[in-house]
Amino acid sequence: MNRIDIPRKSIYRLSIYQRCLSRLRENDVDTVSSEALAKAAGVKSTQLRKDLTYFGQFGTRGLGYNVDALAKTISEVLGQNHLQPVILIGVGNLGSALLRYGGFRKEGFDVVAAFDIAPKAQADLKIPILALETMPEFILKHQVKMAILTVPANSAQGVTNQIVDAGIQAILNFSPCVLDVPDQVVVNSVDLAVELENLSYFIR
Amino acid sequence: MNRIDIPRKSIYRLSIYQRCLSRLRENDVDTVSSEALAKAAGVKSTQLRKDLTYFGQFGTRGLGYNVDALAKTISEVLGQNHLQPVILIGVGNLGSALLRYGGFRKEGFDVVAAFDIAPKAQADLKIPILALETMPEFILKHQVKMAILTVPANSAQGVTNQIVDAGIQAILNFSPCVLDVPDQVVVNSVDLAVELENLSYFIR
DNA sequence: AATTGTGAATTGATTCACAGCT
DNA sequence: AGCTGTGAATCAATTCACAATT
Repeated sequence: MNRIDIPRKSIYRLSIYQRCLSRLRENDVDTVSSEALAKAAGVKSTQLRKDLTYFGQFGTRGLGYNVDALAKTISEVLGQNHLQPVILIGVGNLGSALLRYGGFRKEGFDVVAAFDIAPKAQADLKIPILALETMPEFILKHQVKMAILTVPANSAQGVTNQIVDAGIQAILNFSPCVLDVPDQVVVNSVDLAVELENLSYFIR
Repeated sequence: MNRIDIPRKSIYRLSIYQRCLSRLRENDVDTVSSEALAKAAGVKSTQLRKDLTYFGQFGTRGLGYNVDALAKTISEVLGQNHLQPVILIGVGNLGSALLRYGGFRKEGFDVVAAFDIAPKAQADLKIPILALETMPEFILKHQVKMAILTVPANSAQGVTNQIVDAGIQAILNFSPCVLDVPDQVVVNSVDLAVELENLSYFIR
């Protein structure tokens, strides 16, 4: 099974399984069946098992999965066995909110710096807010590969081109637009307005 | 074609097309081909056309789509022809960030109130922050059908049960957990950590 | 000539059904 | 006996190919 053939959705679900596993660990559960874990993750047990087989065999027939071992394996597969540096670009409302959010570190991501066209220090933030011009050098120097993009739609593509040139390989995009990137760069877009719009279709 | 048979992804893409159309309108473009619109939305033209046929025929062969007319049709399909009231629950870092964000109103959503277990007025916010106990009454009184959930994972299910009981039909969930809701309630989850984790798989 | 709309073909994802271990 | 792992079957989404229309 080639890395490239693995459905993106399966990889996505691995993160969800991971979260369920950490909750099990907190509760000192050491073994879990595909049935139970799948239920916690909101999927079918066959799907969970199929997802896992893309990466190997981790269970014991008749028994289930070892919680610790499976969590460790998934974190290796997802490449998050070490703290990953991330930068954030665009310190507007949403950007500064995310800086304050802090939920990333727990999951192995370290927001090391933020950039803005008009940087102004925010006393309550521990993260330095730097001028956009210094960004390429920073990326290079700190070997940053991931970026969170929270700039207005009209500057999103321009900034994207810059960060891709500087060596960014993965972008979490909150700007409400479609980004054009080279094949080797991966983008996950979260469009808050689109999520709400989509919901409004379903209410009657 | 039954409303229920329409792929959720098609409905989701409608919102994206909508955004591209408004940009075209701003630029006074009045006709667009499926090819051009699809490109702007980051999809194939056949997919765009297929998506639209779930709802009817809106184009002119040989010519393309009328930008205004298509935008109007999509907004009707999505049920966003009038301002939709929305409440936000959980005014922590992420919650207050979203309140400040303001990008929702432009898309036809009006965040009318926020609720928290320990409400404290935030001077810079125009939206009232109310006690959680007053929520059911508020939902009923203002006929609110949509909620944005930004509470910690451990209280998410409890709050969900409350708002569903009170009449909420659609939830945009930012809490990192799987919500259990009745069939007629629809949930869109945005898990920021999962999005980042997922990206980290792709960088090597 | 250009472009939509759509059945048919294809590709992809999920679920079934059960063989294989412990 | 219980539960995983997986090929086969099913179901769903996307793309193709082209007829229909302006």
